[in-house]
Amino acid sequence: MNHAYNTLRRIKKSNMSPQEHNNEKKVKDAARKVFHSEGFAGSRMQTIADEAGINKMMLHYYFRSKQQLFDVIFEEDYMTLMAPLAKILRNPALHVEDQVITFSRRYHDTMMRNPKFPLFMIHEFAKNPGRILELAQKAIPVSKADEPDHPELSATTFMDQIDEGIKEGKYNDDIDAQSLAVSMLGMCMYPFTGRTVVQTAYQMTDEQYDDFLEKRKEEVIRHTFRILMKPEYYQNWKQEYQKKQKQ
Amino acid sequence: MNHAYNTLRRIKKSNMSPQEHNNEKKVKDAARKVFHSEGFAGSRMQTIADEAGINKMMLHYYFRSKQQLFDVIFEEDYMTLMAPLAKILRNPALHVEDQVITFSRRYHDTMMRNPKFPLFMIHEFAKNPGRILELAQKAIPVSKADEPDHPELSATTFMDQIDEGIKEGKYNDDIDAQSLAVSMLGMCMYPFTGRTVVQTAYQMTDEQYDDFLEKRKEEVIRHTFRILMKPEYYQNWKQEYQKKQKQ
DNA sequence: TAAGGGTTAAACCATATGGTTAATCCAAGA
DNA sequence: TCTTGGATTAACCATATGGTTTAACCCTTA
Repeated sequence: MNHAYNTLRRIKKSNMSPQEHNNEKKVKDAARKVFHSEGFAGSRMQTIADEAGINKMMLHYYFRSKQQLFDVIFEEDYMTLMAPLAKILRNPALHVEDQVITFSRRYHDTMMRNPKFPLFMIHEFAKNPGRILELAQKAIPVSKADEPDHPELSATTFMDQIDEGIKEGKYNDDIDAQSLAVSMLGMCMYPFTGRTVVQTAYQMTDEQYDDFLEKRKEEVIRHTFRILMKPEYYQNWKQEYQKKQKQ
Repeated sequence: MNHAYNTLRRIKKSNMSPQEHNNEKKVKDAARKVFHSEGFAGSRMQTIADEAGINKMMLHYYFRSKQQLFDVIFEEDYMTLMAPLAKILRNPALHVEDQVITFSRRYHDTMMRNPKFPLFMIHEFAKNPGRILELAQKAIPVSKADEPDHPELSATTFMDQIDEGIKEGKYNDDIDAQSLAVSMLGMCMYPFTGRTVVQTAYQMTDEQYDDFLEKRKEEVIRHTFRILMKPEYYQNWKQEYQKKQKQ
């Protein structure tokens, strides 16, 4: 486990009461919920305790301080929600086009289940930029069996592959790979971070907005490919794609 | 002026000491800076006072409470920074394509001068969705001389115009106007809200990132048009556009 | 020059909040 | 049954923080 405070205790006992497991999970679920919607500064330990339905002392008992509780949640969120997405764009075995398709779908699936996470994460990263590198490096698997010696060097990246595609004449030669990646991320993220604004502007119900998000999953792929691909190549891809969808 | 507290005082005196003007501005500038980077919950009145270089009492003297000070700043920001941008997309006299061009340029110009504003605004709107409609309505000019009786009804919107363009065969017929607008906003906003993440990932210096933002101004236009326009029409536009740029 | 209103600073207050103490509960093992 | 030690609770504490009081301080003007 990842928090030092009650690790000591665990080593001693080696088996835990089922309640401890249960409570620790209750605390984490509650903390995640509150942190996601209020942010670190706006969250209160008492609010988290109430949400978990347990005594405030338990929070400190399991996680020592607000900061440590937050760190645990944030790292866990990063590892389970963000790192797998980042990995898609660094997967040399996956073609760029498949990277885009996989990324958009997985991004939307993940965030529809955690709708407040994107804003939360971007807000906390903005306040503490140092965390970004720290967590990103921690997320890279160190096991040498899984990856080549220097995965971060030898991997063909999203951006490298795009440059290749340009040379092959499949992709528009006036696009900048970095800028494209930023556009795609922006298209993915904004419907979540700006949900209240968009939903108000379009006067949508919650159900309608959820439908909208579901559609965005494929829409972002099309938008990205329209930007990326030469028109003939795009049409070609779209036909193939629609065939597959029908199956 | 827009805050009730010292309006009373002003009616009585009718002329203010130059210091009041000066201090009130100092307070607002400081409050804006602190609120933008810490958010409402993370901001401290003492921090704002220190930033302004004046006594904490002055904040309450001029603005009564933290909440009122915040409300003043937030409304002022919305009116000066957001409302003009929203207006561009509701301007029936402006063609969609010009709306996109004008919007992207103005958005980037505005936010490069207020880099923390987009995240701040989206964060506070997320916490208080009620504000969105309230401010949006307040921003619509009520003067009947300026606008027709029901501007919000008679105006040809961004989205209406796109539907027209589709019928005319200029624009791709598989695009959804709402989704396009969301994509454009996302492409504009993300480089600001996610600055720390992108800058870290791309290992850019502050200067390099500012250059990147400058380039995004036109890049977002191209990306949006690639999504929107049929290829022949896009090529046509681009040629005209490049001619104009050279002049 | 004295009055009076607006302006400013220092000290102060009440409450909220993160964190701690100490006593109690309870299940497992002797 | 008694003991042991982690789990849990309620009460408590110190500090931070938004907000107020009080008194002094201009600066204009009668």
